[in-house]
Parts: sequence; C-alpha cells; structure tokens
Amino acid sequence: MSQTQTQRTEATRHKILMAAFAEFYKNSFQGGSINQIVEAAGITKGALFHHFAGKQELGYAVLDEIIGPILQDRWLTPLANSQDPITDLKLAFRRYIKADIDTGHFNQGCPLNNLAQEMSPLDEGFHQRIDKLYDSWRKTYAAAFTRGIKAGKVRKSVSPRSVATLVVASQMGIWGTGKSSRSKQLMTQAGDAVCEYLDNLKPRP
Amino acid sequence: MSQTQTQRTEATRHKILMAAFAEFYKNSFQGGSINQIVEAAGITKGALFHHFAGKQELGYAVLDEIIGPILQDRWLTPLANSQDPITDLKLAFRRYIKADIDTGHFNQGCPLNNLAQEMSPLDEGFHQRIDKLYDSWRKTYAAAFTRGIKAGKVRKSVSPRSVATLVVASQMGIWGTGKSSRSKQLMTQAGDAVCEYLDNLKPRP
DNA sequence: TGACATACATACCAACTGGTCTGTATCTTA
DNA sequence: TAAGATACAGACCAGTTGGTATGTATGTCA
Repeated sequence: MSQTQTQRTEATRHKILMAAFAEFYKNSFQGGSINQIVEAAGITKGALFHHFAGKQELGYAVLDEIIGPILQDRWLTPLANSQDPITDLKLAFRRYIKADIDTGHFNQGCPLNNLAQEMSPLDEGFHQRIDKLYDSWRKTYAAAFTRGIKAGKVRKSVSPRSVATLVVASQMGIWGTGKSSRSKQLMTQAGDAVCEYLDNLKPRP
Repeated sequence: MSQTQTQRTEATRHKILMAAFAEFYKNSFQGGSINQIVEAAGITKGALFHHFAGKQELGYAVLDEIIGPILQDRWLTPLANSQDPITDLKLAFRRYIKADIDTGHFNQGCPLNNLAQEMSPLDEGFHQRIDKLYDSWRKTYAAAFTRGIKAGKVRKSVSPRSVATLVVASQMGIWGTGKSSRSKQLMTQAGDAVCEYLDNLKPRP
C-alpha cells in the first residue's frame, strides 16, 4: 500500500496549501508568515518554494484550490437548481450560522471576505480571482430568484440581481459582525433579520 | 500670530494621527509602515514615539480620535433624533454612497470596518474599541426605529434591534462589496436594494 | 537668570520578513 | 544501468520591521 511518487508530491503540496489557508485565515495574508506555514506544514522552505513561486502565488492557489471549492460547496451547489430560493436560502443561512457558531469559526469571519477586504485593493491577481468568485455567487442567487419568480415562489416585483447583490452583501456583513463583535447572539440576530427580509419577498396573498 | 507651544505640539500630534489614519486606511494596520507614516507626516520617529507609545497605541488613537468622530458625524448624529428613520436612513445611504463613489474612496472600503475585520480577532484593545463603536451605531439605529414606530412611520411588527443589526451589517457588506469589486454599479445596486428593504418596513396601508 | 521639562531629531539595533542558492536523495525514463 | 529530471532540505541573505538610546534645542517657571 505504498503511495506513488505523484501521490506523495501531491500530498506535500496539499499540506502546504492547508497550512497556508489556516495561517492566512488566522493572521491575514500580509500578517501571515511563510516561516509559520513551513513549520505548521512540517516541511521546509525548499519544499514550499519548489511548489509555489512566492507568497503571492501561494495566496492565489489558496483562493483557487481551497476557498473556491468551499464557496461552491456551501452556497452555490445548494442553490444551483433551487426553484424556491427563499426556503433554500433560509435553510442555508440557519445551517451555516449555527455551524460556524458551534465550531467557533464565526469569530474569524469568512475566509473569502477576509482576503477580499485585505487584498482586493492592493493586488490585481487577488482582485480578479475574488471578484470572479463573488460574481458567480451573485449570479447563482440571481438565477435562483429568477426561477423562484417563475415558479410563483417569489414576488414578481423583486429584481433578482439587486436582491442577490444585497443578500451576498448581507452575508459579508453578518459574518463580519460575528468576527468583529465575537457575539453569537448578534450573529444569530442578524441571521434572523435576513430570514425575515427574505420572507417578505414572497408573493403577497 | 505665532502659535503657542501647546498649539505646535498638538499640531504635530495631529499630523501624525492623520498620516497614520491615511496609511492604515490604504495599507491596513499590519501592512502599514511606521516609517511610511513618519515620512508622510514630515516628522521623525522621535516625534512619533514621543507622542505614542507604539504602533498599537497609535492605532487605538486613530480609532478614538479620528474614526470615532467620523462615525458620529456621518451616521449617528443624523439619526440621533429622527422620528422617521426610514426616510433619514435612505437619505444618508444615498448621500454617502454617492460621496464615496465621487471621491473614489468606495474602493478602499469603510475605515472602521477595515480595522474591525483585520484587528478585532487579533487584539483585545482593538476589539473593545471597535465593538463599542459598532454597539453605539446599532443602538442609535434601534432607538430611531423605536421612535419611528411610535410616530407611525414604521410598521409595528418590526423588531428595532434586529433590523438595526441587519442594517449595520448591510452597510458593512455594501462598502465591502464596493471595495472588493471596485464596481460603482454594484455598490449603488446594493444601496438601492437596501432602500427598497427599508421601504418595506413602512406601515402597510 | 538658572534649573528643569518638554519636544523633538538621529543614529542605531535585534528580530524577522520573503526569497535564493546549493546540495542531495529519489524517482523516471531511455 | 546510466542520465537526467523531480522533490525536496537547509544554510544563507538583503531588506524592512517596530522600537530604543542618546543628544539637543527650546520652551516654562521659580
């Protein structure tokens, strides 16, 4: 059951990526230390710089290979074919707010938003990648609202794009509130308010 | 018309604070450089460390003496005695979204939120100061909504605290969206959506 | 006017930063 | 099996970081 060389190589690369993700999540990108990543991953600088051209490229890879898939998994796939986005969004909100409170992650915020706020204005590569992710996020929600309208689950007067933009922005804000206040109560309160907002988008009887 | 010593002293202190605010706003707190601040302020390290015990204390002072008053001025005072928070909030949103788009500040985000996202989880002094500011922010909105309900301008069924929490969170998200996307359109779109949300809080006829 | 404090200026420092360079063991492939 | 490529290891480096120690000019006040 010994692994092949390619498997071992991929394993160290993955170790580095995971350690980098954790370090950047905890100490931000600029504040995060390469030495710390090396140590946490249990490898050496030689390995790190063999796999990634520099800190910048490592950051890009974390976005592409770790954060992107998480976003997909958490928020895009569940809404991808939804005919009733209000119900499904409320479900996802409740679920992941609870999850992040239980794990304690809520006071570290959203990994994507963290990088976005820190690096988007400073680095073009970050900006492009992050913008792309947020764009697909908004588009997924907007498409779901469009289907919801067609299915009679969402009021016709709502603008899918505007609402999608606001809902995504609200998520940034809710997770940001959790991070800066460290208050579970505030975070759930904000979550409840969003759910109420969403309910108000249903067709009036 | 020569100034007194106290005036000159206060002037250099203020120069340092302004330069620090600009530097932290542009490059974040951890990313911001003391040397850069010294240079931008046109003073020396001796002066800086004479007035502030360290980078940390300088950051605290920026929060207390620069960012706090800006928050007060922009968002708290205008709502302090409002009997019609929906109208007044919509006004403020439209006004300052436009202002930050015109000045180009919109792609640097909100100074308070920037520091909050970066430093709240890392430093207790930052956390406390920031939390206090956000708390007064939410409380001001909540009180305005309470008065709005009494004045018949806001539907009775809304929870002032929940809505206030969400509105503040939305602001974090809207300015965050502007910063990470650099898109004026997205920012105004999100602003419009918030205004619609607020309108839906009016009493139904 | 003399003593002392305040308000800086400047040279300096240890610690750490991201990054490079060279050496080498291991695997692949002709 | 020889030759080359791959995948690291680890010492090393220049630059920058926040911070300090010392010196000095200028103000204040008894």
